[in-house]
Amino acid sequence: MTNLRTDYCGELRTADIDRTVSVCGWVDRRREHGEHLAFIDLRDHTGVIQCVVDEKHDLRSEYVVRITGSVRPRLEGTVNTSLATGEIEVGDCEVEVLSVSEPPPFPLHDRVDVDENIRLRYRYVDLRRAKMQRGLRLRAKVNRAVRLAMDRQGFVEIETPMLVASTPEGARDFVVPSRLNPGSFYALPQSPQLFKQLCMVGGVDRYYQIARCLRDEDLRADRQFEFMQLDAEMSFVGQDEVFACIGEAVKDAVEAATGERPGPIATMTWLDAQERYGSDKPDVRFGMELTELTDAFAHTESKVFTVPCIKGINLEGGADSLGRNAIDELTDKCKRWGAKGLAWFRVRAGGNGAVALEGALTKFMSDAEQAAVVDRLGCADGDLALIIADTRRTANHVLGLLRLELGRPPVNEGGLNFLWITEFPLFEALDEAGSPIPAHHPFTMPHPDDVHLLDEGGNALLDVRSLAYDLVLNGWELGSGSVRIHRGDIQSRVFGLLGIGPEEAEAKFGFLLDAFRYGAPPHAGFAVGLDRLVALLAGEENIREVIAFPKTQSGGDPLTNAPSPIDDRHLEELGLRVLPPAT
RNA sequence: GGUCCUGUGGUGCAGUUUGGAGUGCACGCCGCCCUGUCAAGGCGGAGGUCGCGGGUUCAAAUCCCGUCAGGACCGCCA
Repeated sequence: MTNLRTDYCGELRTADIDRTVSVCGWVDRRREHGEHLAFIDLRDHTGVIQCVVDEKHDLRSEYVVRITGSVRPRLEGTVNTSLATGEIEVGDCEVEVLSVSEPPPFPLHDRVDVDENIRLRYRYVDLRRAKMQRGLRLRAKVNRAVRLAMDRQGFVEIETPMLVASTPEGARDFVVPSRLNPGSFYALPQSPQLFKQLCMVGGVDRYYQIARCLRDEDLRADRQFEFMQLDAEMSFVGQDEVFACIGEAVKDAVEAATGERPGPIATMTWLDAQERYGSDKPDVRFGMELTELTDAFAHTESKVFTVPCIKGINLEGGADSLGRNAIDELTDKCKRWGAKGLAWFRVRAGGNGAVALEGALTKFMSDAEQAAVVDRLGCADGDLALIIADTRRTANHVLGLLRLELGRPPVNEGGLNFLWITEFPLFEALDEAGSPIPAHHPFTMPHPDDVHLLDEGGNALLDVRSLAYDLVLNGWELGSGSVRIHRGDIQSRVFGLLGIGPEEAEAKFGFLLDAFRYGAPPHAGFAVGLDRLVALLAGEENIREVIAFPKTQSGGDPLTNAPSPIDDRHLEELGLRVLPPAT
């Protein structure tokens, strides 16, 4: 078949006037004026062009047609300035219906939000919408920019397997039964982590891949079972070189998407982020930083404030914008988030030009304590002071969530605020037995300044920093990485602390430890979540909007009906039997 | 594992608080009219398991319990 098309709908301009063109696409909208005049907006991925049909026809929404006619200027006074093709139209049209269509299951314009279930069930229709087309093409642009940047910086693209061994640590694995080895299973990779480290041992020097990663954990607006990462690893470098190379790729991607190149990416330590923003992925597009009040309540008479940590935030104008019901709801949320309660005070101008706190708890607070709250939070007349008194961890966590709840701008406002978060703790907590739980993976290099703390054990371990780092964009965790342990002695020590003996280490990670016995270069790496990056660049708060065929929050696909049962013969071949549902 | 929101012709909503006939709005769809519209316009029409199941009641879209689906979040995501 020869090409049916001479031009794309959205690309015709006044320069094409007098040309005879053939355009192909979907009938977007019809404006009928009887048998002798109809305006057909024909749509393809580039946009729409008005075609004037002056003979009898039977065109309906979403019919696929080829229209051949001549480009001509629109009559005076009928130019549509809100359309790129609005100065012209295709006239003397010959219409060829290539495919008919039932009426679409939902409107294809962007003026209404259609139910997610219906959009996904008819995703092929949904994808025709201009917004979705933009998302897909933006994603392709980002992928391309990233590939070019990594290639330019000497990274080698290497594919790693999708059928891998299950490892007990980390997220829940998706698992694939082995037909040839009944009772044994492959796992789908949570990330190419171990393979990329093996590449370093293998002398690759600089590896990258746009890798599909799979984790069987609950879905969120920014999380799907399957997601794409720019995955990279480098030999003979430390954190700074990783930041430079990944930063270059990310900036290239942003520039390709927006036309503007971001400036240098600032760095903040994990501890700083926790204390100032109550999060390891601070959204620095707005202020409302967490303020320390603990010492101001050192001599408190109140039980509420007799706690290890007191911190607060100030909501400007909150005394007037939030009613009692809204504040009660906030209190409930704080409790659900793990706090014992929320101490709140309306700030009102007093008689002497100063401001004073109003709230149920003021009668248990000294003048000095109240003054400290006003002073440190920077409260002004009409503000609302919100204070959490709890453990330091809980106070930071809950205030961090409260801050986002009350102050976070819409996703497409405030520009792109990248941030490297460094010096993540090596251990997250101690388990019942007093053994530390790793915060990252067990191959993360401890911070050289804190190695001495490893000998102390106990709670001192929680102060051990690591050479692990994250990239954050507007409050989203865009990616993470670390400098890896490449020396057997340090690795044994960390395994020892984690309660992993030599035998267990051998069983779980033997192949990697084996590899490290044969000359492992110092290496470090990173992985950037591309779905999230593209979503933020598209101004979307849900990554489904930039994924062609995503799953719903419960992990289903309304289009294909996955997941679905398989028949008994299939199960038998795999050596599997399905248990009855638990009661 | 948990919390919250939503579910009403094809689509988006109102109606649910305070029970009283499937009532309404916009878009779409079907038919007719219409030669310059562009979210075309006019007239007429069709289209409903009020997600599903149970309960309370003389009576349930509305109240109660359960369940399913979609969404947001906490936990989880080394």
